[in-house]
Parts: sequence; C-alpha cells; structure tokens
Amino acid sequence: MNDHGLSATAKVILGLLGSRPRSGYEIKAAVDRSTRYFWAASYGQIYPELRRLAEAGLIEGTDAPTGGRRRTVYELTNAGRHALGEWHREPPERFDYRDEAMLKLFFATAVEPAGAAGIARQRAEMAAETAEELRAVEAESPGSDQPGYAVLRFGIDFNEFVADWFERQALAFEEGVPLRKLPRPEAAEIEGER
Amino acid sequence: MNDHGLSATAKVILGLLGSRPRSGYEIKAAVDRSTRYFWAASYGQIYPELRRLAEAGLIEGTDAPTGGRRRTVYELTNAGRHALGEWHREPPERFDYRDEAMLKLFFATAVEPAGAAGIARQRAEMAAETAEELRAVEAESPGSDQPGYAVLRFGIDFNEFVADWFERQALAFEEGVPLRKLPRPEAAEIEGER
DNA sequence: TTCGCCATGTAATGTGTTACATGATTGT
DNA sequence: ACAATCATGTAACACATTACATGGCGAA
Repeated sequence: MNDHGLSATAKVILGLLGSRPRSGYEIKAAVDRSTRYFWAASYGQIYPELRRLAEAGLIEGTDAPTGGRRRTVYELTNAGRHALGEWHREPPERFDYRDEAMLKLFFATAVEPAGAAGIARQRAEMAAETAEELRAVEAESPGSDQPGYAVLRFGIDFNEFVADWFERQALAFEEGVPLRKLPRPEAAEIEGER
Repeated sequence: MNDHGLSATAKVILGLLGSRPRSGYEIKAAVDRSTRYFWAASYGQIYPELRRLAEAGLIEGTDAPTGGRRRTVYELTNAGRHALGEWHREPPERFDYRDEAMLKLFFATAVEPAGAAGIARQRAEMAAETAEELRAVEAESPGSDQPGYAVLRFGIDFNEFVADWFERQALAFEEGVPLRKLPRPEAAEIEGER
C-alpha cells in the first residue's frame, strides 16, 4: 500500500477491469500478454489482491461457472471506477530499472577487463531478441494508433535502442579503447572517490 | 539466493569490495553514488548480507574503529574473489523494468483518453531531469573510457532516448492521432483478445 | 486415459524499503 | 550547544515469484 491506497497489483487489476469484467485467470493471462514487460503480476499477488479489492468495495465478484468448473468474474464498482480515475490523474511516480549486464560492465575493470566486450555483446543480443519478439506481436495485432499500442511501440523502440547501444559499446571495447589508460579501478565510480 | 548462490545485494557488495576494502556504510554510499540507477541496495539488505557473506567465508571483516567510533571494514577472501569472478563470467540474466507512466498510458483509452498526452509529457520531463542530473555527474567526474564510465554514458543516453520518445508521443496524442478511430477498448491489448 | 488448458488458491521463500534506535566525531 | 555526518543494526511491512495442490473440461 502507498499514498493512494493502491498496491502495484491493484493498479493493473483495476485498469484491466476498466475495459471489461474478467476472472483472476483472465487477468493473469492479460498481464502476461500485455503489461508483463513493464508491469508484471503473478497469481500469488492477483488472487489475494482480488479478495482485498472486493472487501474494500472497489470490485465485485459474480459466480459465473462454465459447466461444473467454478469461476468468479470481477467487475469494477462505481467506487472502483472512481479510484481508477483518481490514480490515473495522479502524476506517475514509480520507475524501476535493474540490469545485471550493466552491473557486470561496471565492475569489469576490477574483475576481468577483457570480458567487457562479451558482456556488452550478449546484452545487445538479448535486447535484439526481445525486440524481435515484440515485432512479431505487432505484426499479428490489429494496427492501431492508440496509447495502448504506443506502449508496444515503446517496447520495440527501446529494445532496439539498447541493442544498438551495447553493440556499439562492444565494438569500442574490442578496438581497445577501454584498455588504453587504466587509472585506479575505483575511478570508475560515478562521482569518483570523495 | 539463486543458481550461483549470490543474492542481488551480494553481487554489488562483492563487486565493490573487488576494488578495495570498505565498511557497510561506505558500501551504501558507493551504491548511492554509482550503481543506484540500475542496481540499488539499502541498509536493510547490506548489513545482513555482509554478515552472511562473512559466515560463508567470501569476505572477512576487520575492526577498524575511528577513535571511539566502532567500524568494521570488509575485504574479499580468496574464495570471495573467486565467486566474484565466477559470477562475472556467467551470462547476465536479470533485467527488470517497471514504469508506472507506461501502465497509465496503456489504460488511457479505457480511463481517460484526453489524459494520454499529459502522462507522456510528464514522463518525458522526468527522463529529461534524470539525464540532466547524470550529465552533471559526468561533468565533475574524471573523463575515462572504461566500462565503469560507459555505464554512466548509458544512463545519459537512455534517459535522453526516453525523454525524446515520450515527447514525440505527447505531440502525436495532442494532434488528435489517437482519438480518430476508437475500436473496442481492449483492442489495445498487445496480442488482441485470444 | 492422458494431455493441455481453464480455474482458484496457498505456503514457502526471497527481495527490498522505510523508519527507527543507538551512539560517536567533527565543525560551527 | 547543535547539526551534520559516520557507523551499525533491526523491526515492520510491502512486494513478488515459485511451486504446489486441487479439480473440471475437451480433444486426441
């Protein structure tokens, strides 16, 4: 819970229920199909959160079994729709970025300078693959110029940027640029020492 | 803990101790000054992890009080240096990206289409500010063409890319592009429905 | 009848931040 | 005397994944 009282998972649930009612299973499927790249959620978060949101009166569940298979479909209440609107109007605050390749690169001078190019190259390949995946998704999705589609475009553009950046870095490392002058290893720390 | 037995925080601790011995406090300061943008760590992670790493024999602590102020400085053992090298040679695997502005944009069609441009614009400004911050850091740090420095360059280039991308998106939204055709809201989902 | 999917859920574990408590040193 | 910084640490809470358990349905 934070300021506005919505957990990370509550935000994506409310947002998805904003377009139509869904079961927990469908929410998870929708997340995996769409927001996963920038806002993930697992069953361990979704089901308990659905219960909490229902208790808080922001969503309402209805039994909708398919045959003998039990199933609960949730939809926004008025309060829920209001909370979603409130959240949407607030300035966005959360932004996390965590990248292990970057950490390895950062320590490369002290650990294994010769490995830097390889690390950069691998990261470039990873990003290129993700971009490829997303381009495939784009190809099979109906063209659209809406914000939801823009988000997919960002995924593609961003991964292409990353692939390009790391590829150029790898080349620079290979050409010996990084190994010419080697001051104290800790000079690599962003503000230097003191 | 994961495959190689190193937690996220262990990796940054070992990496920092790779260049020289430090106290927990100094490790936290170094993280905040450098890796924070792509690999954060808090006291609540650092101190318990130092204890675990010492028990595991990867680092060794020495009392080094300054006056009456108690202080423990840690350094890598041979086993620790070996573990750091092992980790460094493995292919990088972790990469997380979480962006609340993106989530809002994704839901904009269903919640408040008119807000999309504002969300994009704010995100652009945020990225521009971060880029500015990093450029200031770059200006006051000794020029270097090492991997550690490349990481700082990435921060700048990446944030400039993001600022530019969202600014162009905001412009596109303002020019009415996104509101021309409005199919079912859920058409915005990345693979469409089913 | 077996496999894959639909569907719900929990337990265990891991990851991570915030806020607080304690206390010394240095500079104003 | 006070504030800032050095220094260590924990408790409470929040967030998140993985793996498992349960069971029905539909198709091969």
